[in-house]
Amino acid sequence: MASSAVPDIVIGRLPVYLRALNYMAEAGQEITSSHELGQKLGISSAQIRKDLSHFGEFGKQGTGYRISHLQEQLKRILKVDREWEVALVGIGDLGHAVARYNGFKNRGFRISMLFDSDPSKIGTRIDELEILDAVKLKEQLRARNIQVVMIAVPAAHAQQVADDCIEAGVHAILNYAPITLTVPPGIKAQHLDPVVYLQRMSYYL
Amino acid sequence: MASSAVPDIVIGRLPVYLRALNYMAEAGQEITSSHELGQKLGISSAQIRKDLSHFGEFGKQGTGYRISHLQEQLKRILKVDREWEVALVGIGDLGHAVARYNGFKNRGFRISMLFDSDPSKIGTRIDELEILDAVKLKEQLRARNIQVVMIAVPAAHAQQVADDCIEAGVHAILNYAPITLTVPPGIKAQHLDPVVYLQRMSYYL
DNA sequence: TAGATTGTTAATCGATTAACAATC
DNA sequence: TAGATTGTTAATCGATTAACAATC
Repeated sequence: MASSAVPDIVIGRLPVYLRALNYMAEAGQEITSSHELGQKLGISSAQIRKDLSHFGEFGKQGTGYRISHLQEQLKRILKVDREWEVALVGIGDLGHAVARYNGFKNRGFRISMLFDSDPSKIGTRIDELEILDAVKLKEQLRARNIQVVMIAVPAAHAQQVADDCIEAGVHAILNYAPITLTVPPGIKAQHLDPVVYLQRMSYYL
Repeated sequence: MASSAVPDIVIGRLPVYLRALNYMAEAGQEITSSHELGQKLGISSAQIRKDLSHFGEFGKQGTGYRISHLQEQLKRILKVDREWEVALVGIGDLGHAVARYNGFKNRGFRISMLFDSDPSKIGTRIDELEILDAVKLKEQLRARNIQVVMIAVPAAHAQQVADDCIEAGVHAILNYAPITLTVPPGIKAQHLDPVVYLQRMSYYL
């Protein structure tokens, strides 16, 4: 019984549904249907209804879904009806851009700690947030009870950083380094190597 | 017969295999097995062998795979045994970091054009590469016969940029903007919204 | 009411895994 | 040879889709 009742692949689609609902809501739209949502996302309406049915009944026959209600429900299901404090390790060009990225706002996450090992960076600030010494990573993560970390260090150091984070109680790691992290059961890791995504497309060129 | 003989999901794993092989090769390793590779990636050895079997026989019974040979074959299959010229549209913080990212090297891609619409950026350079006026996007892409584009503009503009790129002959789009792009059949798009990946993990927290 | 859309079932489709003969 | 690992088959497992009763 290590596996959850709801398939991973279903969970993986929920954030995409939520994002699309956010745009509809911003545009002032109040109601949508599985058919409309599916068209926008390139997914069948049956799949959307099936996915949602794992969690309850959120729509109304003949009408569809009230967008604000479905947003709330998806946020609750995904546990982003709160704000998770996120630590970012590695403040190179990419880490810097991630630290300044304002796309986390209102989507469940807030970068609240920055770490680097470069003495010329330690103590400086990005938008008021101080860059801390990576030597103190473990104790600081523990002290703040951080559960979510983003890693933007060079590939050669990413596994060690991940290991330290996990030791400090982190349960979710978003890894920008181009290497597959090995993590123990119960710990989640996601990988964001742009070249992997490019190569998935070049096959078809 | 719109679907290819090899499932998308298989193609999607090949870049991950290739990346792992690259690291093994860098470390001086010459031979690996489906079992070893599977352990490193958290994938069953049977799946790796099955995936590779779509394309030929690359191993030797009793021994495993010669890493250099498998690298070459995967590069050929993924069409990254060459260097694709990539245009990057949107040079904000994130685009700037992507432009300076050196992880594309030797993996099949090279950023060769930069575009932005901000007059204060147009004409300036990032590592020798000039930022061009986004107004000329379509004609410039056509002139250089660009097939691959990365989009790092605000979400509100991403679909329009994608439409323009496709009109100019682009077939593969890597989208950093937090919005699902709608693209016609035959055009590939991949999405890199970090929040989607964070939300896929927060469900399990 | 008539039309539309949900939630759900059952059937189809496709992917993963276990097992093993082949063979290095 | 003995041990190891591939490539492949068949079975299992899981995901997607089509269809429709329920109902707004």
